[in-house]
Amino acid sequence: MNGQQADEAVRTALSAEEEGIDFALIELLFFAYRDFTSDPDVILADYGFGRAHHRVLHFVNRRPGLTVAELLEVLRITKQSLARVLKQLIDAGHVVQVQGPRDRRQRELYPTAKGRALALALALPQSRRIRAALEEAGPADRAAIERFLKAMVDPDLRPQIDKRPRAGGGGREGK
Amino acid sequence: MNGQQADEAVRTALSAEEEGIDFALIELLFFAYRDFTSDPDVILADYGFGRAHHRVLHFVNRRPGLTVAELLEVLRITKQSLARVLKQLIDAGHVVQVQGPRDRRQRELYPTAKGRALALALALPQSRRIRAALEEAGPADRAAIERFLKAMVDPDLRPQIDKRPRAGGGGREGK
DNA sequence: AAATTATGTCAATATGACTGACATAAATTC
DNA sequence: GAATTTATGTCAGTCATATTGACATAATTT
Repeated sequence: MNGQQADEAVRTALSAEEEGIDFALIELLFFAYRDFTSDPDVILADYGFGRAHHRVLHFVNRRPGLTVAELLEVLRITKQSLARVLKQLIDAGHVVQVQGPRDRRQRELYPTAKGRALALALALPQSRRIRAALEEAGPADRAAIERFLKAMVDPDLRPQIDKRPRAGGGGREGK
Repeated sequence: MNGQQADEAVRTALSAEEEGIDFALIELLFFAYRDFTSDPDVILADYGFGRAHHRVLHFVNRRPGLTVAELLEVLRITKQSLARVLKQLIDAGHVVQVQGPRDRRQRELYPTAKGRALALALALPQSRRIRAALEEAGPADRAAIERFLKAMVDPDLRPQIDKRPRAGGGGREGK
């Protein structure tokens, strides 16, 4: 219930080690991401979906035709974790699977029109938040922010960032 | 297995709506945070702790003396979710509870020396990643990044960001 | 004295993740 | 052509983190 004097010593000793730690940005990243991800939750609840569904749908929409293996790499989860979520998205008609044209073992994933609509609806509030946050920022500021976030990603995983759908290929609707 | 023509139309139609969506920053935030949070996981595993423990320990360390209610507000979780994690941190000797001096119903939370050491060890790789990401950034860039992240937080929750321990008060070691 | 507040706790449940094992079909290698 | 590897799917069990709802206690406020 006391020990004020002894602690002061401990606190001082630790402060030296804490010097180099960038607590400011560590916390800002936490707070920013906390609220950034809170936006779509309300919409997802209407569909009985969670954040896992959001992540899957987002990347299927953004990289139509990506394979299950690619999706697992991007999300950094196991296939067992993906299984239920992906099945629910397929059953609900938001995502379709197509046998790979080159390698018929592969399953290419495509959003349906319904899936695209939901992906868009989920991205909208997040995009609005970003736009508002950049209100006062100039082009140079935006570039700096992008560079920083890109540099925060593991170097060996950075190729994932820019991967986009092969040009010319649209989505696929049905079976 | 086909439907290439029809889809093209759908894709074009949606592209118009997608115009305004800032997918670039949405994905950068996802990738940056994914890898940012992956750093401490290895250390946590040694202690049998998870990310929830990390978050609690971080804020107890950074805001020594904060109450249970304040912690719940910051983490945006329910007290039932906090209960087990907090109990484990207390049992393991990383956090101590002290009856509030003004309001004796409150429980002020403080890190022990052990807790501070662990909080620091967890912050270190994250701080290193941030430093590396800012390698090429100037002071103006850093300021822009901080402004952006701050602006991403819900306006009504922004006061949480700057809340820091009352000056003069150190940690508390034991009973 | 009554109401409210801060915290703790019990019980049940949901979500999202994990490991390990095994099955199938298709591609690759020998 | 047979054997191996690869991509995917699936079953079973488990764990971590979160939820809601209900109730208990002690201390503060009204």
